[in-house]
Amino acid sequence: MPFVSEEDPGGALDGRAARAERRRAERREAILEAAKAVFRDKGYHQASVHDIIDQARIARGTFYLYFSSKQDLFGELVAEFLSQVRGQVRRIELGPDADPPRTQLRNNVRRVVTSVLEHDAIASIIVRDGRGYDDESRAQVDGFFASVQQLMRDAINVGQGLGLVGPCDVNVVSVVALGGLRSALVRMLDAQAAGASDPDGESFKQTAAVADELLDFFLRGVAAPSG
Amino acid sequence: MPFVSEEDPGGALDGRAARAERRRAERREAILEAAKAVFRDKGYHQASVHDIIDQARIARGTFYLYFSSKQDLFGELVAEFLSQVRGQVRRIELGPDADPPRTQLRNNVRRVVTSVLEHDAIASIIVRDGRGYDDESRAQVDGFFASVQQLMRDAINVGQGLGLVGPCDVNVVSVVALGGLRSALVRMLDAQAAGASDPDGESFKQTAAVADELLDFFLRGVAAPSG
Amino acid sequence: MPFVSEEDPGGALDGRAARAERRRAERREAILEAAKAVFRDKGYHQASVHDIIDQARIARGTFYLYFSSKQDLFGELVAEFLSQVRGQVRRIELGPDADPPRTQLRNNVRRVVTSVLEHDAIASIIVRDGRGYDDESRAQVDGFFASVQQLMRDAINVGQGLGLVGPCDVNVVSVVALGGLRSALVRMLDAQAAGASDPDGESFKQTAAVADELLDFFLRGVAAPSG
Amino acid sequence: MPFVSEEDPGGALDGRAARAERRRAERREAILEAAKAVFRDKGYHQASVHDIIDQARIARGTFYLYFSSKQDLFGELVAEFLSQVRGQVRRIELGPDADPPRTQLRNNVRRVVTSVLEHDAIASIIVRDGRGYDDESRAQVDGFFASVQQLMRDAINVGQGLGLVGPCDVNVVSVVALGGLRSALVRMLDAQAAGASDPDGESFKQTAAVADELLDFFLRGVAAPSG
DNA sequence: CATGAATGAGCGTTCATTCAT
DNA sequence: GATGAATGAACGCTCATTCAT
Repeated sequence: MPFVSEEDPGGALDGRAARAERRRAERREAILEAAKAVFRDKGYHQASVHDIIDQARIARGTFYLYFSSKQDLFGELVAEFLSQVRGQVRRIELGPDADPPRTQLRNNVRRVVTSVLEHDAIASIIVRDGRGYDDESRAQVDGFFASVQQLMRDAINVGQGLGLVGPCDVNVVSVVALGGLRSALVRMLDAQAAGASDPDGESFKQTAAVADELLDFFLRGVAAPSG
Repeated sequence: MPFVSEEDPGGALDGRAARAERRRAERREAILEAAKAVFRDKGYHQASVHDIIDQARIARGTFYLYFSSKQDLFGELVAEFLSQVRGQVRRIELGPDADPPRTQLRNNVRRVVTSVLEHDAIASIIVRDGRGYDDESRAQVDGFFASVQQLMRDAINVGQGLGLVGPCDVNVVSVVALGGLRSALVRMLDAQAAGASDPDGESFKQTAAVADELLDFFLRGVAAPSG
Repeated sequence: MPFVSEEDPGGALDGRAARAERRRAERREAILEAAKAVFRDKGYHQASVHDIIDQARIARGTFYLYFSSKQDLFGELVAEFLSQVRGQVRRIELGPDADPPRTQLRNNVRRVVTSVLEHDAIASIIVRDGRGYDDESRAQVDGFFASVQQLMRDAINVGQGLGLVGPCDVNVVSVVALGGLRSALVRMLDAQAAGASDPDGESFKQTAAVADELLDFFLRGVAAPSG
Repeated sequence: MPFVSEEDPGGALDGRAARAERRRAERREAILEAAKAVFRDKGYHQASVHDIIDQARIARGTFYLYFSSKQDLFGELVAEFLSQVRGQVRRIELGPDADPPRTQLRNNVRRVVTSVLEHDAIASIIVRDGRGYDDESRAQVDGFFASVQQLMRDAINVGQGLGLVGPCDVNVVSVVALGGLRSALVRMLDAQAAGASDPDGESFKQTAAVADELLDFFLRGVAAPSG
C-alpha cells in the first residue's frame, strides 16, 4: 500500500479507524470501572485522580484524554447509574387484565432495590446524600431524586383518585417515603459490602424481604390495625 | 478604700478580668457563627479555614487561639446541636394519668422538629448524611443517629407489647423511619432558608403540620383504611 | 500626703523605686531560669517563646518587657555562661614558688570542667556545636571558643619556649584539643543528665578522673612510651 | 522492520525510555545539589523547602515528585556521605608483610580526611554536631559516629595488646579523639570554603599535613619527649 | 508594669490539571 | 494516542512579635 493518500474513505483505514474507536471505547470503559471501584471505597471527594489512574493502570495525562476532569467522569458514572435505575420503574397499569396495583408497585420497588444493589459502587455515593460533589454533579443527582419524587407524587394522586390511598399531604409523604427508601438502600449496600460477617446488617441482606417490608410500611405504617 | 494593697480581690481588676472573659466568649461565639455560615454554605470539607477567618474577619492565628483545629470547632458545633436536639425527647409515660402515647409521641416529634429548625445552620450539615467529615466528627454524628434509632426500636417494641403496634421488622422500620424523618427535616430546612419565595417548599413551612403528617404516615402509611 | 508633686528626689519614692528595681531584676532572673530549663530540654530552636513563658508563668507580653527577643534572652544566657567559665582559667605562673606548670594546667582543666558541668543547662546548648542559633548568638559563641583556643595557642607557645612542649603545628593542635575537650564535656553532660541509670556513660561521671585523663592524653597521646 | 507491531521491545521506545530515565536521574541529582548548597549555608532546620526549590529553580510540587519529604532528601544525602566515608577505612593488617600499623593508620586518617573534604557540602552539616535534625536523621548520624568510635576503641584495645598503646581509659580517649578529629575537619572544611583569602585557616589547607599532625598528636601528645 | 488577644508571614505538603515529548 | 514530569494554588497549622487595655 504505497503512497497512501491522506484520505481513504471506505478503505482499509475505515477498519483501522473502527478498531481505534473500539479500543478507545474499551479504554474509556476501563477507566470508568476503575473509578467506580475507587469511589466506592473512598467516596467522591476523598478519591483522588491519583487513585483512579493507579487503579486503571494508565498515565496521568491519559485520564484527561478521556475525561475533561474528575467531575466529568463522575457525571458520566452518575448518568449511567440513574438511567439504569430509572429503567426499572414500570408505569402502573390499571386495566382489568393487569396485576393488582399493589403487586405492580411491589415489583417496582423490588426491581429498583435490586438494580441499585447491582450498581453498588456508584449507588454508595449517590444514595447517601451529602454535599460531597461538585455543583454540577450535585444538580444531576438532585434532578434524579426530584423526578423519582414526582413519580411518587403521581402515584399517590392516582391512588387517591382510585380510593386506594387515603388523604395525606402528597408533598410531605413523597419526600418522607423517598428518604426512607434511601436510608434502607444505604443499609442494604452496607450489609452487602460487609459480607457474611456483619450481624447488625442481617435484616438488610434479604433484598426482597426488605423491599416488601418497606412497601408495607409505606402503605400501612406501624400502627396495629384498629378494631 | 485607702491604702490600696497591691492585690485587688473583688475590685476593679475583677471587672476587667470579667470583661475580658466576656469579650473572649463573644469572639469565640462570633467565630462559631461565622463557621456555621460557612459550613451551611459549603459543607464541612469544602469549607476551608480561610473561608471561616474571612467570614469572621480575623487573622489566621486568631482562629487557632480559640480552636485547636478545624475539626475541633466542628466538633463543638455538632456537640451543641446534638445535645439540644436530644434534650427535646421525653420518655413516653404509660401511667393512667398520662396523655395517650400517641399524643406524647406527637409532642416529641414536634419538639424535635422545632428544635432542629431552630439550629438550621448546623442542622443543615448534620441532617444531610454524607461522608463529609473527619473520622472523629463522623463517629460523633453516627453515634447520635444510632442512639436515635435505638430509641425508635425501643418505642416500637414497647408499642408491640402493648398491642399498639402491629408486626413488622423492627430493624427495617426504624431505619426507614429515621431516614424519612431526616429527609423531611432537610426539606423543612430548605424551605426555611428559601424564605417566602419558594413555592415548592410551601408544604414544608408549616412545622407542626409537617410533624403531624410525618407521624401519621409512620403510624398508618398511605393506604386508605380498608373496608 | 495631698498634692503629690511629680518628682520626689530622695524621698519615699526612692524606696519605692528601689523596690521596683529589685522586683524587676528578680522577674528577669526568673525568666532566665525558666528559659535555661527549656533550652536544656529542647535546644535553642526547638524551644518556643511559648515554652518559656509557660515555664516562667508569665504572660506573653511580659516576656518582651524584659527581653527584646528570644535571641536577646539567649545571648544573655550565653554571656553569663561564658564569663563564668572564662573566670575559671588562671594564668599559669612560672615563678620559682609556683606549682609546676602541669599541676597548674591540671587544675585549670578540672576547674573548667567542673564549672561547665555546674551550668549544665546552658552548657548543653553551647558546647554542642551546631548551627542551632541566630547569627548573633552564633558570633558570641564562636568568639568565646576562639578566645579559648587562643589561650591554648599561647600556652603551647610558652611551653615550647620552656622546652616542655615538643614541636607541633600550634594551630592544628589547639583546634583538635579544643574539639576533644568539647566532646568530652558533651559526654559528661549526658552522663550527668542520665543519672545513675546509664551504664554507657559510667566513665564520664568521674569528673576529676576524666579531666586528668584528658590532660594526659593531650600531653602524651596514646602511644606507649618508646624504649 | 516492516509491519511494525504495536509493541517495540528494544526499539526506539527503549531509547526514549532510557533518555527519560536519564533526565529524571539528572533532575533528581540537580535537586540534591541544590539542597546541598542550601543545607551548607543554612543547616538542616533553617533550610526551608522554599529555599531548596528556589535554588533548584523548580516548582513546589516538583520537589515532592522526587522526594517524599524534606527529611527524605536529607536522609539520602546523609546516607550517601556516610557510606563514602566509611568506605575509606581499611582494616589494619598485622601480618609480617604488611606495612607498619602506624603507616596503615596514617593512610586511613588521610583517606578519611580527604573523602570528607571532597563532600564538603554535606560534611559541613554532619560533622558539626547540633540538635539540628529530625529524629530519624539524627539517629542515622549518631549511629555513624558511634560506629566510628567503636572502631577507635577496637584499635586502641588491639594496640594495647600489642604493646603499641600505653594504658588509658579507652572510653574517654576514643571520645576525645573523635571530637578532635571532627573539630579539625570542621576547620578544614571552613578553610576550603574560604578559598585563598583566609589567612587564619592557612594551616588547615594542607590536607595531608593536617592529617599527619592529627595522628601525631593522638599518638604522642604535645609534651616534649622526656629525657 | 502586666496582660494575653491579635497578627500574618511562614511552614511542609497535596493534588487537579497542563504540556512537551 | 499515550505518557508522566512539571506546575502552582491551596491546604491546615505554627509562632515570634505587637499593642490596646
